[in-house]
Amino acid sequence: MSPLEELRHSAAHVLATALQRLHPETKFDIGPPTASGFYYDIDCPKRLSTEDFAAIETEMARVIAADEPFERRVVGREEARAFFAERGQTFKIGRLDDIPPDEEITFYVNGDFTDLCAGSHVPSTGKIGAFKLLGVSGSYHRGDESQPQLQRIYGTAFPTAAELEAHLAALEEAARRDHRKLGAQLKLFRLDSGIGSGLPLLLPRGATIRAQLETMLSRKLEDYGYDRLYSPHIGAIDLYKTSGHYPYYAESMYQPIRIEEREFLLKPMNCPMHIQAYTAEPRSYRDLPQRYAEYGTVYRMEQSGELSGLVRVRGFTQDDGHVFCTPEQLKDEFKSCLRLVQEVMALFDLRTRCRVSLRDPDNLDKYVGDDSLWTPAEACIRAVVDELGLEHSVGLGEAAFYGPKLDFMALDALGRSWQLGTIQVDFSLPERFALEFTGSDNAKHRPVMIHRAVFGSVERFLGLLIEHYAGDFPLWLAPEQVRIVPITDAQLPAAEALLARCKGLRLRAAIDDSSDKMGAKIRKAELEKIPLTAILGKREVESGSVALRSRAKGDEGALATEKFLERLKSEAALPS
RNA sequence: GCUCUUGUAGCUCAGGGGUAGAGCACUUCCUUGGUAAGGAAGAGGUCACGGGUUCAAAUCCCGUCAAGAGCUCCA
Repeated sequence: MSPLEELRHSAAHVLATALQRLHPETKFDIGPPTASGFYYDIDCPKRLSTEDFAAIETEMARVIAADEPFERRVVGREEARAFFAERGQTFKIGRLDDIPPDEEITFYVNGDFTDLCAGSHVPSTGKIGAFKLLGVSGSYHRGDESQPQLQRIYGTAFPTAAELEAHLAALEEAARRDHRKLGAQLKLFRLDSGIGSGLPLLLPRGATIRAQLETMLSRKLEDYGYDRLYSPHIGAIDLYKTSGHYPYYAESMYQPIRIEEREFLLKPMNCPMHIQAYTAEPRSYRDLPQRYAEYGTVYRMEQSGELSGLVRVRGFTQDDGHVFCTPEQLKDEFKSCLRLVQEVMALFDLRTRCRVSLRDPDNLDKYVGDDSLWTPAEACIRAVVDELGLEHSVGLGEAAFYGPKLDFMALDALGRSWQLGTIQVDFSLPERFALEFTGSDNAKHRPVMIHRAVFGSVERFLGLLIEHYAGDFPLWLAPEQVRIVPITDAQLPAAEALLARCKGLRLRAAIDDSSDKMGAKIRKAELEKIPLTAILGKREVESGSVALRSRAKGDEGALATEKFLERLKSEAALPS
């Protein structure tokens, strides 16, 4: 354990010590350090809330002031069991039983609190420094929904008060980047309860950004040899029975819709539709690979408690694509998908982490297809990852129900990890839909499918981009690129002329013709995070220039109008 | 879905058993100014929704809906 982890783990023990004193009936589960603090899971008859924190923190401060040493004690298994049985600490007995027979069992004791704990700890409670309780929530014992729900108290601790202050300030700063906050402030999108939970409405400014993203990606897809498709939002239920969605994921889908005696599903995924496109004509090996792409909106019945801003919603648009190829082409096609994802992420300077997502070996009934379909799929992903030396983690149980995948993860402002792009190798659905192509031997063969998305969900990607840029979008994405500010009404005609020039170059510009003073107009443009402000006063109009102000650099001084437009045109171009 | 918290004007929030408040934004008028807030007037609310307690509920209680944190889930 690192020194900071030791400190936080020790703080968790101090929290437990305080709770034991204030609420002696408390049953303790576990209290580990985390990436940014610590928590302790407890079962306490009193429902704790943040209002109780002051009392708990006061008691914790007492424990720290007493500078109680942490004493490590090796105990026998039966002795430990008797100790906890006597005190009704049933969770601790369960945890004791988890310890392998050949392993040493240790207690850590400080003052009147004794915990089953492998350590390690700071020498004494006085070494903890600064701490703060941050929140309380429910959590399932052993992370299992069928187990009792405990109360989890979160806190953090640092060696010094200054470090704690800095951490709390960083949390506040992160909250300022929160896409839900910025989304409302900058009028990008709205989650309207009148529409329904998890069904985001992109307002004009957010829609502009999305349109730019899609236009940029569409050009790339052309370069990468994709054909575009548009598929409907609902499809016959049988399609999803064949694909396996209906039996395997019925609970995650909206209820079927009955139309003239036939049942339809709001589509949870686009792949069955793309498969129908593949089967629309007989295929030869000469046609492959066949690459389809679509911005396809899907609907999934997420649990209400899981919804969050744009990053977890019930209706969202995948920049979905499916490659149908021969087994021989698979590896190259996979690499091509990977290159596409990396190329696009680089445009945003977005750092993603890779995860190889495999089946959960303990729950194989969650997946369609047998080993003969999964083994070559996994082999392909591993081969590419190894060959390119791609840094990655492995996620057991994170595979799609039809195949393993390579996922690209990014963190949001609150430090939570979200999946963006994904590349999935699928031998299962071609089997279930009996897909075929005719080989050079004139015999029928089965193609392989790659499911892939670059953004993953356009909405989620937008949400993470808002946080990534803290609302300060680069020029090509900014909903409004130039704010034209005439100093007096006398410059209005010149402002109109400049606006017309901008529109002629397909730049997104607007005039602030309010009766505010220039300072107020500038302030408004700054708060709206408009990248460029073109100020027009008497001097500029007479000399055919604009006074340029950028959000990045502030006042940049006067610039000939022609130069300004030239610069704008090149900086605002879609990246490629 | 579960535990806890929250819901008052477009936004940020104050108030709190006796009938609705501030700042910003908005509208109109005045002001025509040189790099982050000029002035005045006005309009705007079923205090999320539905029940209950009470002479009286925005305020207390219950339920529903929605949002937030975490857990669980995530094709």
